[in-house]
Amino acid sequence: MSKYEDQLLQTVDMRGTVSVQELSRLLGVSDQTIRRVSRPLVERGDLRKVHGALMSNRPASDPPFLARMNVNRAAKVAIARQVAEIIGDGDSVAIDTGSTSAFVAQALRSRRNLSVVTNSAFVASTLAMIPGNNVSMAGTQLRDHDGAAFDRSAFEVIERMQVDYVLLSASMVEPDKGFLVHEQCEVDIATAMLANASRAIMAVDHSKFQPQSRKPALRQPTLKPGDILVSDKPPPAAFDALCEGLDLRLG
Amino acid sequence: MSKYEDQLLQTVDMRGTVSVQELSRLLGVSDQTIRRVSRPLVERGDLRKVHGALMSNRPASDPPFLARMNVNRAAKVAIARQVAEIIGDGDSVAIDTGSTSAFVAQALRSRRNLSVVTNSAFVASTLAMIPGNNVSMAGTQLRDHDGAAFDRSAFEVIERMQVDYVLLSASMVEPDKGFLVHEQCEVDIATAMLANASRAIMAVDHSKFQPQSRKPALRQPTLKPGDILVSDKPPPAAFDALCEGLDLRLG
DNA sequence: GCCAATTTCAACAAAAAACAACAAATATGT
DNA sequence: ACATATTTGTTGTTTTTTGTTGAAATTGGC
Repeated sequence: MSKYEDQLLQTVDMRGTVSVQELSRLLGVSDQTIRRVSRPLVERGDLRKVHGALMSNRPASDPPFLARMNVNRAAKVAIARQVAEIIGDGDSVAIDTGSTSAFVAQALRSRRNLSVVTNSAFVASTLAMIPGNNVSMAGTQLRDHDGAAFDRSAFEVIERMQVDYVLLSASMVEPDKGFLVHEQCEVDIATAMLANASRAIMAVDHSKFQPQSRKPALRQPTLKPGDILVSDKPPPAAFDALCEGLDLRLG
Repeated sequence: MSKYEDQLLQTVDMRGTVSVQELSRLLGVSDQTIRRVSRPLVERGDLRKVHGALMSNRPASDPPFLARMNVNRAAKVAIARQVAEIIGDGDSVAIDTGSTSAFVAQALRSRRNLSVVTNSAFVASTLAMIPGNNVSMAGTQLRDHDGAAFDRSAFEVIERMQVDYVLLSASMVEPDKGFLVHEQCEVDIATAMLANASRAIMAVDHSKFQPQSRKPALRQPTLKPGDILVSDKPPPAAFDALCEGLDLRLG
């Protein structure tokens, strides 16, 4: 490990993009050395290299939530598009937290005059930008990796709402246990949302039907017949019983 | 991967449609280069190409707030960097709404263990992503173009806080009237924040010292001696009296 | 349908940057 | 102190990028 490594990384992360020439001037070494020192950093994925310059790979250090948005991105985009098909202009919708919900929020930017209630600051800020939308952020205290709220004020807002659709997600699905998440507070929010919504939309990509590395253990509230299940591929046959009565839509 | 890729994508996504000529002027390269750089983006599906221009492929349609983030971008980035210098790891800070605040939020992603109170959903979601931060979203009902809250619950949260710094902004500055904004509710929030903060940071880029097309008419609360004024260029001499006693920092 | 104005494309030349190999300088171990 | 490694700078060559030119294609109006 080179002695310039830290300073180089710091400079690039701070400024976003720095030319090799400027770096060599800044650190007082030759441009060749900059290239040599930066090579392992590029291979390790800490930086990306473009012609003539080095770019920070994390837009100021990579927040885990945004990182998670990149796993199974294609599937999530497809699902989000499908969900946006279901929801029409002027509808009211409650949206829970999670990376799939974030994609749905982006897809919903093409809808107009939505009424939205969500406990995710990311979803709220995405949809509040759209002129004509009416967005309520449920909750005050934000969880530190994904900007979701689960405090008492979140429940107060959700309990006062009445919406056409609620969008839910899950970390994993098991044939006998149903839709599972990691935290009890997520179940509580989902339950509260479900109680005041006409219809639920459960969005899970195909990877959720397989075992996960970190096994979630808490069950989302059970869906009613007629609720909608959106995925990118049909669920395996083992899940037939679970999906019984649900309206399955594929992206 | 070209070094222009990010900036090109960002510009097109913000504005929806941008002509090749304007892009070449904007990035300071030839139109041929724009075509060359955009080709892989078009093939990858990130952009659509029409004669003479590139279109964003995201169903986005540009929200005015994001569009506003592009006027005077360079100045705002410089100011944001300067503000991030002032605020240290572990500090507590209240942040108001506005496009300058959005840039500050992005710059503050390099700080750790911040305690943040804000009435802007965009700022909240940006900073809540950072592990270790403690972010409170003040308010529930979000304004529809910029995702800012001004309802009663926003004030309740702000009145309970006690922070090291409050970051304020303004739409225009006049030598005799001081820092002006368009809406009374923005003044109210600023006043409440200022009351519970040790020190204020007012961030205004140089364009705010000149007359604006839409003239704001409401005065932000007056700053104390020792409060900080951050800008990208020194204010014109006519503002000397106004800046008297303020700690001026230039980005 | 045809013409004029743009826009796009292809090929080339100049410039900038990356790379490889070697030599000098510094550091390290015995 | 000596020999050996490691790091750094320099040189020359190769690769990539960029702007320019002129030809082909597309658009819009008549």
